[in-house]
Amino acid sequence: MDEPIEDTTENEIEIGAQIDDETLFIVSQTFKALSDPTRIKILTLLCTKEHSVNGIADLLNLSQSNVSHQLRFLKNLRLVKFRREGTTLFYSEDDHHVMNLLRQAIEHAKHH
Amino acid sequence: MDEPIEDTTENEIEIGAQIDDETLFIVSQTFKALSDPTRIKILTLLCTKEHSVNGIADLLNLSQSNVSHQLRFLKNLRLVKFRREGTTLFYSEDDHHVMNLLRQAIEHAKHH
DNA sequence: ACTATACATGTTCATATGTTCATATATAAC
DNA sequence: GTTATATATGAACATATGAACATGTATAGT
Repeated sequence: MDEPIEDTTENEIEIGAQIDDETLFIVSQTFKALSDPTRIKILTLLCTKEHSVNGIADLLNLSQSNVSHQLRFLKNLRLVKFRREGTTLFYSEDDHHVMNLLRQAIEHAKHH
Repeated sequence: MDEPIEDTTENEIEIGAQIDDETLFIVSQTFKALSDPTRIKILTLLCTKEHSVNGIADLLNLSQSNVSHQLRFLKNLRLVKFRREGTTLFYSEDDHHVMNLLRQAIEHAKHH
């Protein structure tokens, strides 16, 4: 049986142990990466397979500079990685968990 | 140099198959709501139970105005709701799915 | 060496955002 | 009505952000 615990005093202790600053920063940065339409489009592309910078730019009708800037942003957060082939860099996803968050959000948004 | 011919039809159909503009907007707005440390703290509080505006402000050491603004933001996105009791408004979560995204992100961030 | 290609980087600028301050509104009690 | 409490709202401000533009760097081929 469940014992209804009525802890008025311990509540404040639990609330005080909300979320540490470092975790808060990581979470906010992660969601910030996913909060921009351009980055969402890029990540959605990389979700399927790897793409070059110009490949992404062409598919999404974006400037090469814009794509490069966004990819640097995503790379700093370790959300994407790249491999080199000649002068071409192929970017791909590097954080399966964050990609899952994105997929969930998209699926949820579609059915509404 | 010449612009590549704007024969959009084929390319954009494939791109359109990626994600439609309305879904893209909803997803980006949702993640934007979760990208601010203050809103994350507020939502984490509401994740447990309902709280009044001043209650949130006191617990998080924020101004009443700041909390009210952020709650309006979250309410516009239907992420929170409120009930009235006299002059006090008790806010609580209103989108279990988005709350799950937040919980997942926090758990993932903690273990790193 | 030079040229072309693919990408990165720095700067600028307009807009978006988060917070504070002052003020307005709403409800309850008197 | 007045007063007190709780919250909402609008304006102003500084900072953050995304995109465009120009330029720099790296690799490959000649």
